[in-house]
Amino acid sequence: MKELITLSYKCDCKECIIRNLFFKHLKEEEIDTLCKSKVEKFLKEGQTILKEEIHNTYLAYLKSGLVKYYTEHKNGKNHIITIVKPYESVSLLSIFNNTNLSYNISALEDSILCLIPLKIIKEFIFTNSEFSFDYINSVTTIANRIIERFLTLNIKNLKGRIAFVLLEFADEIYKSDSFKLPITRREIGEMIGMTTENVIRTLSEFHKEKLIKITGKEVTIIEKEKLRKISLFG
Amino acid sequence: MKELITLSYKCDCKECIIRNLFFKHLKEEEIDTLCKSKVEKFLKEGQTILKEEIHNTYLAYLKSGLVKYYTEHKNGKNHIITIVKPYESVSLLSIFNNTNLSYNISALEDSILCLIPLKIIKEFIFTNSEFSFDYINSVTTIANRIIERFLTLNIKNLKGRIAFVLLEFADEIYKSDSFKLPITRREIGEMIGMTTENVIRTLSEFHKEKLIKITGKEVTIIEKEKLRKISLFG
DNA sequence: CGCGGCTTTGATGTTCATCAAGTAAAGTGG
DNA sequence: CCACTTTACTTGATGAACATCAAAGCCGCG
Repeated sequence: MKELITLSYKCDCKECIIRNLFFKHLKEEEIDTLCKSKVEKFLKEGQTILKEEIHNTYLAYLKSGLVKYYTEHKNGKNHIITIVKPYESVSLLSIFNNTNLSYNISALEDSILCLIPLKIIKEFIFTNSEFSFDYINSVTTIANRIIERFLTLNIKNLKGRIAFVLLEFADEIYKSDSFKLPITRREIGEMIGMTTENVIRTLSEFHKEKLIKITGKEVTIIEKEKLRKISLFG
Repeated sequence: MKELITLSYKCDCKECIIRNLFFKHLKEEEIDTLCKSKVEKFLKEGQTILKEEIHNTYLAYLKSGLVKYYTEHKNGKNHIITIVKPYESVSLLSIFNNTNLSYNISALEDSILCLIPLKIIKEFIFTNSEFSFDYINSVTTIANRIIERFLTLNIKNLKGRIAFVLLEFADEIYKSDSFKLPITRREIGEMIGMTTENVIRTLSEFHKEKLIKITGKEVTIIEKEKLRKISLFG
């Protein structure tokens, strides 16, 4: 019995990692190395990891749940950079270099983070060129997406921003036009640079105009095409 | 005589590249390869290269001069992402992956771009792991800087933004508190998300308050510490 | 039950974009 | 080199968009 369990043991990274972009070219033995050195960290909803705790030590990776990746400013105003879904990296950008801003991670649902020692990543970069290439592609893609998002948001008015973020939730995070908001109204504001009050006002307007149905955190998008137009031209 | 010239020929990349971050670990023969396959492109002040012209073919690199890296929106509004100094990369972020936004390059002074075929870069990534590592560091550093800049600007008011951009010119581009603006007032607006009129108004205010001296494009920063405070808290 | 955080609505004020109109500077063609 | 056109710069007036302030209801939690 005991032996059976031992025999049936296999590294779960093999399954997990397949789904990922930049680990696809790791060899069997490399995945074993990865698997042995990785640390899984369970985060309860609401729990936060300050950047310093993992910075310069681990590459953080979301295995399950949902987390936000955000900065804190001295004046108490936060800015949510992105909401991270499973199988996405949380700390790609700041790896291997210091930055002044602290990017923190906070769980929006119970989540499991996979922490991979940077030492191992660095090793792979030096020994597996296909990995390096995949890694570079991932980094540039993520960076581009974040920058594009900033540029896009910057030219939108409040209605456009709310429409934009609703479509983000529907199309990118939940793949459904009905979903439960994982964040507060204030946090929506922190995602798109507007005040809590105006987030609420705009959501209410959309509700009254029957573009969406929103009660508490439950959202249903009704007039998706109109919303898309508002997002695009607003 | 002729032979002498031939003998004294050496690849100028060897000198040029030393100064650079992510080419420092290329071997002699790799630099030769690089040198032979690179293309230099002269850009006259005001001349523009549309993204499509180099996208997916070259890594662009500024050898001398000054260029802006910007996006065009349908509504005619542009957004300057960054001003690029010599020995900085112009197209790092979009390399190896497609993006919808078109990032164009336009010369603010007569400039020389060094275009390196992506094929070569890719080759180096696959054959020189130290290069890969340096490259990853560069990409993440650049991405971080751009993102930090967006976050920083977003929470500033108009005065804070103008102060910020003036300090950028002084400290990062010209390394001097006296300089000639390489761009128009409209373009300053495109760098920090404000209208031409308000750029002018704010610059005039700073002039009246004797924080700076500005006549035409000539700028001298007088009260640097005050400007810093405005940038920080504005 | 009461406290704190979230949500909501209305009233008020500020910041900033827009509009207008004129001057200066720079490029263009005869 | 001068008239002509265009682009850049400047200032003031107006209005819209948005933040801020205030007050109250709601909900979950110790």
